[in-house]
Parts: sequence; structure tokens; C-alpha cells
Amino acid sequence: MILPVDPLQLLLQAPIFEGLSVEDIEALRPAVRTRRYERGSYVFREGDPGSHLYLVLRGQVQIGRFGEGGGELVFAMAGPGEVFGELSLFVPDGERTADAQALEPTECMVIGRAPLLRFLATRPTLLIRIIAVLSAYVRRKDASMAEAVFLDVPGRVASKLVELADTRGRPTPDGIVIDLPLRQRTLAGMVGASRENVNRALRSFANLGYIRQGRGSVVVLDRARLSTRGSPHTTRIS
Amino acid sequence: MILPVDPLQLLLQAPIFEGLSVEDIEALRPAVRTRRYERGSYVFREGDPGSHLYLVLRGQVQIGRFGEGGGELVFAMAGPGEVFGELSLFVPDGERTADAQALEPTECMVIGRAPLLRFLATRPTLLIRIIAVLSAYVRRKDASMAEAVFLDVPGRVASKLVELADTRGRPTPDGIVIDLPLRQRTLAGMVGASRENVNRALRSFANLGYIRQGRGSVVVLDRARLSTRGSPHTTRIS
DNA sequence: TCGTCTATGTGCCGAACGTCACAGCGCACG
DNA sequence: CGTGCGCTGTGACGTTCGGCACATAGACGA
Repeated sequence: MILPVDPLQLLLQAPIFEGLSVEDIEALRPAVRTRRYERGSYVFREGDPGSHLYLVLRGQVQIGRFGEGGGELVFAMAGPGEVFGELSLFVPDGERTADAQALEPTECMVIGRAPLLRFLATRPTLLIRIIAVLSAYVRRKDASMAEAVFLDVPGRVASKLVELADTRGRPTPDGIVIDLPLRQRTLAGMVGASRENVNRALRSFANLGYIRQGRGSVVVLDRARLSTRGSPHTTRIS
Repeated sequence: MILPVDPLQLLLQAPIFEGLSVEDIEALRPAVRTRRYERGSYVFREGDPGSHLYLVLRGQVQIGRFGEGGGELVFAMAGPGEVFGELSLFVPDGERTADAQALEPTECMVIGRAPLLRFLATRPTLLIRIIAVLSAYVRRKDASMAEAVFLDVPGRVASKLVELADTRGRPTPDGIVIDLPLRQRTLAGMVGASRENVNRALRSFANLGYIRQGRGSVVVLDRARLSTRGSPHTTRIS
């Protein structure tokens, strides 16, 4: 994959910054640095000062809680053209409340909080767009909470696969290829289930012909049937 | 409880609008109406057009999914001085993705989307504050997702009670009284568990002397020990 | 005051799922 | 070109928790 001549152009693709003009981009340029991370290394960890915004140029980053001893939980993923680390930016002296870890060799653009805030302070339209994006985040979180409560493990896996196919899927003659290093570990962290049960769910979907799987990859073959799997048991709750 | 002379003054108490000046408030006045809701009635439902922002003057509103057939899940609560319905505001033609239901006789201030957006468009400082509040929302949602995954039902109940004591608690000689119509149904919806198991957790905490409970009310007696209950089993996940 | 409705308390059962243990197996790295 | 590490696959087991059934008891209206 060939990088664009100007990495800053990628900002235009991030939903949060959609609609930036070329002049806007030039105004930001002096504040920007790029950094590299090898697979498994941390971009930041819980408790670090949250003083920078990151834009992924190449690779993949997972954001969540990755305690050494035991469980891990994935809050979000960020691939090329996507932004992360934005939540600490607007809280004065904000600390990171999650870890960010590179899943592959990764390169990021880094923008300091102060210049970015100066930049945004005069652009209410952009601020409103950011608010819209954050509102959508909150809604998606509410929706996943509902799924975690109302769906069993296979249901959550199916639902997550459909979501990934829709948001990061690349259609091919064979099926929708999910463009992610999607290990069962990671998928388990996304849906809040054990790796073993995610495995069993995946195997059963593969047997039904809904998906095809390889090492670290999933291809969605039958999106329709997979999304049907979304309402299995009617958990009562309360 | 006596209502303030001017309901709009309450806007100053909502975190989202903290820092408004008196002139700001006057600018909004023509756009504002008030409405009443009886207990159990819906302020809005999933699918409604999301064209208004609500500020609670009196009563309590729960926001979440409340399907007739079976389960319910509470995303947020709003009491006097608090705002809800804000997520649809910045999404053009946004629909409600949750229900809002009055838990008690309730009175709300209602502000239309268009006038509010006009008002905000010239106040970047306020927009940045809104972004900060939404960022905090996202983080809290991530945190509750982590709790849902890593804690068992008693642990989640304990954690939620501590949170409620901290955010809506009124300290008294007897203990921290939670100022909410807190039925076991509602609490179950907040932590994503069945009413029965929430009951068992509450009873066990009461027996240990951590809390005292009445019909629709909980008093936290020993916040320290209750929050200790927060790390029971080490779920592995992934 | 009485009756009904809603909230709370509790025992029991079965299913779902986390946990452990271990067996292939391929990739990456030396 | 091996070889060890990490990802995948699978069985067995015990716990947790949802679901049901039902008892009790305040609250509220007729």
C-alpha cells in the first residue's frame, strides 16, 4: 500500500475532521509529528497524561483495557485514516483511562492538545461536527451495552461481525473481507466473552456457511443470515 | 420543594450549560416551553424525531430501552437540573434511539433544535464544554461495559450504588440517601441483571450492614466496604 | 375499610458460559 | 530451514445467573 504524498490529507478522511479546507490543514501542519510503533507496543497506557491526538497513517491500534493478569476488553479500533485519543483532549489535565496498543507495525500522526484547541476554538462548525461524532459514539456504546445484555455469545459475535463487515469490510467476489488483524482474542475482547466460546461461535457459523475464517482473518459470506442470528434468546432483565 | 422563580436559571446547573451568562439565558427564553408528564408516561420513544432538548425541572426521567415484552435497560437517569435528549440534536434529521419515561410526576423545559443550534453556533467555548461532557459520557459507558464484563451481579450492584451515592447522594446522619425512586426493577435495568438477583445482592448487602433499603429507596451506610465489593471474580475474557 | 396493584423476598431448575487442560498447527524469527 | 511461540480447536466441569413460581406486604384508590 502506497502512502499519500501528504499524510495530513488523511485528516480529511477522519469523520471528526471531515470538511476541513486545505488552508485549515496548512494551519495545523506545524503542530504535527509522526511516530512509529511496533506490534504489541503501547501508544499510551491508562494513567498517562492525555495530551495528544493520534491519527493512524498505517497499521491498526486497539483501544481498551489490556491488563496483563487475565482479561482484556476492546473499546474501539483505529485503522488508517482514523483518529483516537480524542477523549482526553477536552478535559483539562485529563488522564488516559484506557490503553492503546498497536496490533501491527503502526505509524501515527500526533497533534498536541494546545495547538489543536487553538485551532478548533475559531471553528464552531467543526466543533459541532465533533459533537455529532461523539453523540454517535455514545449511541453505539449504548447499543453494545444492550447487545451485551440481551444477546448470548453467538449473537454478539454475529452482530459484531456484521458491524465489522459494514464498517471495515472490503467486498470481493468471495465475500466481504474484514480488513483487520482479527484474532479470536481480539474479537472476544470486543464482545466481552471468552476466547474459547468465541471460537465455538465462529466454528458454528463457518459450518453453516455464514463465514470463512483463517488465521487472524474472517470473511463474511452470508451477511443476511448472520444478522438474523441477532435475536436468539429473550433475556428478561429487571 | 419550592421551584425557582425562573426555571431557566436551572440551565446554569446543567453541566452542559455551566458558565452561561444571564444574557445568554435571556437569548434562549423565546425558544423555551415547559411540559408536564405523569408517572409512567413517555417523554419520547425510539423512532420519534429527535428535535428537542429537555431539561428536568421536577421529577425523574429514565432513558433506555423499555420494550413491553420483557427486558429493560437503563442508559441514563435525569433529575432536576439535568438535561436529556441531547444526543439527537446534532445529527441532522436524527431519530431517537432510546425511550425516555417519567418515573414520577415530572415537569420539563423543552428547547427546539434549530434555535438552540443558532444559539450555540456563536459560542465556541460552550461547544467545547459540551464536547468535554460528551467525552466523559463515552468514558463512563466504557467503564460500565468493563464492569458488566468483569464483575458479577453483586459486584455491579455494589459499584452502581457507590456511583449513585456519589453523584446523587444526600449525606444525612444516618447514611447517604440516594435521591431517586430506586426500585429494584430500575436498578436491575441499570446493571443489566435480573430483578431477582439484584434483590439477592441487596439483601446480602443489607445483612452485612452496608446499606438499608425501603420500598423504592436505598441508603448507603458503609460506602467504603461497599466499594470494596467491587473486585470479586477475575473474569478472563479473550 | 376493603380490595387490588405493585414492589419485594426466596426457593428451584436448567442453560449459558467462564475456566482449565491439552492437542494441532502455522508463522515468524533466528 | 528448523523450532518455538502464539493462534486455533475441543472436551469436561462447575458456577453463575436468568426464568419461573409463588408468598408477603405496603400503597393507593374506591
